[in-house]
Amino acid sequence: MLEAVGVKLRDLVHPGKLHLSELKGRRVALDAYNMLYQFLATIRQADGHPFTDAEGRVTSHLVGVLYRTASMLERGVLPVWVFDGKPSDLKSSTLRARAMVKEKAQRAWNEALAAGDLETARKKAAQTSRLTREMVADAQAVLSAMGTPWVQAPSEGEAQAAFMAEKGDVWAAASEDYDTLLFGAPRLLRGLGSARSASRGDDAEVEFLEVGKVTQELGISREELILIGVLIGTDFNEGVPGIGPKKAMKLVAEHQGWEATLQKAGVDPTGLDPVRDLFLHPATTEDYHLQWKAPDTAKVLELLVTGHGFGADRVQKVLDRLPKSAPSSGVQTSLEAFG
DNA sequence: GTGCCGGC
DNA sequence: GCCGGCACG
Repeated sequence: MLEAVGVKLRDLVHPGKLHLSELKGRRVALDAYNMLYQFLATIRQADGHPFTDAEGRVTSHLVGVLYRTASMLERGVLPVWVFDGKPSDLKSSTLRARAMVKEKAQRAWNEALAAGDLETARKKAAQTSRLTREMVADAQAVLSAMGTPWVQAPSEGEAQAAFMAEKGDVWAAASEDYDTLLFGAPRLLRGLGSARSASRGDDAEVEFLEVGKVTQELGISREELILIGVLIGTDFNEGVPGIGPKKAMKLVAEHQGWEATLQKAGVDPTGLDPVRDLFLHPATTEDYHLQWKAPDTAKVLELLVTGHGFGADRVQKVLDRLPKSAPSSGVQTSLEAFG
């Protein structure tokens, strides 16, 4: 995707592939903000403007939520969307940097529009995506109406998704960010979105990473994987100038431990202890109930059609595709039977 | 993101 | 049938 955020582990890991059909009957925790930002970046008009309703409120993310949730349920996959809570203080400089990138992209978007360069306009517009509280609340309301559970993470959604996967409440976490592995997710799915062929009925493939295999292949522990992340840089620390994935791996492979490795890399280790602690012991909650219910058709139509001007027959068609066997809450012959 | 239409 | 490209909100 365009916005490469999180730790850059791509050059070190060798992801496997998984057919979507292999996810059938399995619960998957979706990094909601990660998905919503992807929708906002992708679901735009030619000039870069996102979809909006008659009141000018952005709806692109709702299009994504509707179709993504429906297509997963239709395939027998049980999605649970995990939303970010309050970001860690350690993330503030990353967030500031992202805000600046957005402002710069906004200016470039305006310039490209003025110049009539639609291709650049759309590209730059994709980088300006913002999520408001109202947009998040809208997405959550649609999910609830669809009978699909969502979880409010205390802080990082990825950390919460990783926790749920570790506990076995879900089979895997889905995010484009490798940070999810540092947070201890045993299984990570990437590229859930880039499966265009999926919509043509194919059994598309997604990237599949197991933290156990990653560490085994690299011959390191999970803490050493975190150390690699810290050396390269994560959303929670800057990283060491001049050290990329290769050099970080080389340093860590000497197995000298956290302090000695960081010292050798020329940084003060003590300042980075909070980053390690964040990855090893992130804020999580057990306050969630995973239950997949039959969609409340009238509610979905009210939210999207009445509330946001979606085409009624379009939404109805999506609803018609959803598994109908899903009963109301508490009944055991539910979609629970799939998972 | 995904459906759908119309061209081959 | 398959595939590119537009439409959707």
